[in-house]
Amino acid sequence: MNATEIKENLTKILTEAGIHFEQFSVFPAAKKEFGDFSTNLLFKLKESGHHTSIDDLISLIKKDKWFMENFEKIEEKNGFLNFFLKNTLIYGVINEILTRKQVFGKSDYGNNKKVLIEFVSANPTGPLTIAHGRQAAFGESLARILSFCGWRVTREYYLNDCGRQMELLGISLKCRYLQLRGICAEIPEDGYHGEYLRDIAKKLPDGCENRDASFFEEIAKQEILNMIQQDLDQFNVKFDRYFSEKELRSSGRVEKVIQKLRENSLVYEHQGALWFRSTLYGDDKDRVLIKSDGSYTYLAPDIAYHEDKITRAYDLLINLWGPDHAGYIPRIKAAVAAMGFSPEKLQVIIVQLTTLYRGKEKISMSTRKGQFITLKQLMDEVGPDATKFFFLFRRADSHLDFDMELAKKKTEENPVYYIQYAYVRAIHILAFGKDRGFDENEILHADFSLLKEPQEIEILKKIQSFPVMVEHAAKTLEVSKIAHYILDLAGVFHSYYQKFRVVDEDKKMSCARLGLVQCVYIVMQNGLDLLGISKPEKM
RNA sequence: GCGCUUGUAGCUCAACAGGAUAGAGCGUUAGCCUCCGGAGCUAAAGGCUGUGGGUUCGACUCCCACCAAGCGCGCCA
Repeated sequence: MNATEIKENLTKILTEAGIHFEQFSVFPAAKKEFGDFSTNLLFKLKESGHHTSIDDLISLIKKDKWFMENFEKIEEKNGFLNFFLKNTLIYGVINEILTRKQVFGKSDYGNNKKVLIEFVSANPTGPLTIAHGRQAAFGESLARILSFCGWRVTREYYLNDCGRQMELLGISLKCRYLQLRGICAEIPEDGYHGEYLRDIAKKLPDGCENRDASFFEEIAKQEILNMIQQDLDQFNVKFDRYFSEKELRSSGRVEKVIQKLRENSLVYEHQGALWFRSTLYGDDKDRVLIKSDGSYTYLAPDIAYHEDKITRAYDLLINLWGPDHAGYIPRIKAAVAAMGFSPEKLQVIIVQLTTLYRGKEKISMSTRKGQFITLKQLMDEVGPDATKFFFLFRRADSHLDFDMELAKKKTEENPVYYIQYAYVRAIHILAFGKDRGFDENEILHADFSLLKEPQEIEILKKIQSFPVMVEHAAKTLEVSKIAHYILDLAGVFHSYYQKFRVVDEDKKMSCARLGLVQCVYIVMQNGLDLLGISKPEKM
């Protein structure tokens, strides 16, 4: 039973009464006294000029078989229609969860459509930063959620493995190498000054002094890419593909795409450069594709990359970008539109920055001097799961304050431990029950209608709403909803545990309660999986 | 100067397409351990949702103006 079902049936009744009306919503009730679901139908009907009396409508509903079968009570209050589910229906969810287990909540909402999520895409010029980490956590979780909801998901990393930054990287590594051998060499000011290049230089054999910068560039790229992949691995973030800009360029795709734009009169020459008429598609100004020195801007291969994505026939493209790229959205949307792809099918999610704190103290980061806390350092200190959780608890478009002291605390202040404790607690109760001779079959066939305590009903309603919540997270592309849900569930469960004993002398009641605990266990498991957070067996 | 994002309890955050008395956790205060793990629970205090207008049955949510913070505004990537 969910809101959509109720809406469908209401619409049906209205249609039968000769009223074609769908501009209303059905939503979970705000409070217990309002029942389980509410609708604003009465307001909306009035608003749009339908003169149906409340009494008429209610009597229509009360004549309907479906509503009579499913609801205890349907009443009007403050202009809302409130629906009270029959309790027997609430218990049905237990059997559903116990049989569906890890696929409980799974849906075909995505209709098997293809979606590509491009994220992290950090230049292979240094270790991943915490900004990349937040993107990685978000992208991984979003991929899991969409896939759970019936999308076919590809995770892709766009690798900027050529261009000026890579050249500088090569030069910087060569300097480090020469320095190690006592040769005076100074890294350019806009080069890379981080310690990691010194470490890479140490691994190189003697006799490379006269190799050119491109030799060092290749070494640096490979080493750093390895480092990045190790970090992602430790963070439990997987990519299906690393899309190399270098290969894209050498394949001639960039030229082709520019040719295509040229054929459609979407480019023009001005002051020796080639411009893309992005203003035709809503951008503030036209953008340069080929500079007057003949080289490409960043945009040119990026358009080719997006054209490649489009030809791979995705129904939806999702890009996760940092806030510094927000201004870039109109031009890439323009490019996508110019390729004949509907720009709404490209969704760019801006993942805001994270500020690190130790308690009250803000940790200052300076990328220029190579002094910043890397994702790896953060993971090593706080742990990958806690790190992920803190990243995912906040909405992507909000700035995040990350308190490392708090994240490390193994106390009630830390939501990660609060959740993990609830999970482990469920495991313990189930193990205890098994120990006392309750087996799975017995639990599955327990009389769940014994669960009448308000706290039990509350847990039931909470776990029942899991599928709707997941679908909503998928629709809005908001991962944080899952994190909040799990925290809520942990809360009602802790509270229940404190007040009631699950396993005791009353066999029937123990069975029913063990079933409930197992449901909580399964739902938490599914939720944690969607976040990409590992599940502890003990703490 | 222009554009984008954000502004909700002391702190960190929720509030589903505009719904009913704006909710959680932490912190504070007062309580709870012979018992399935107290890394937990119960309760109290805490709010003019940045400010001022507007739209309507109803606004944290939509519109306008202003204030504050962050980020953008290259033939950089």
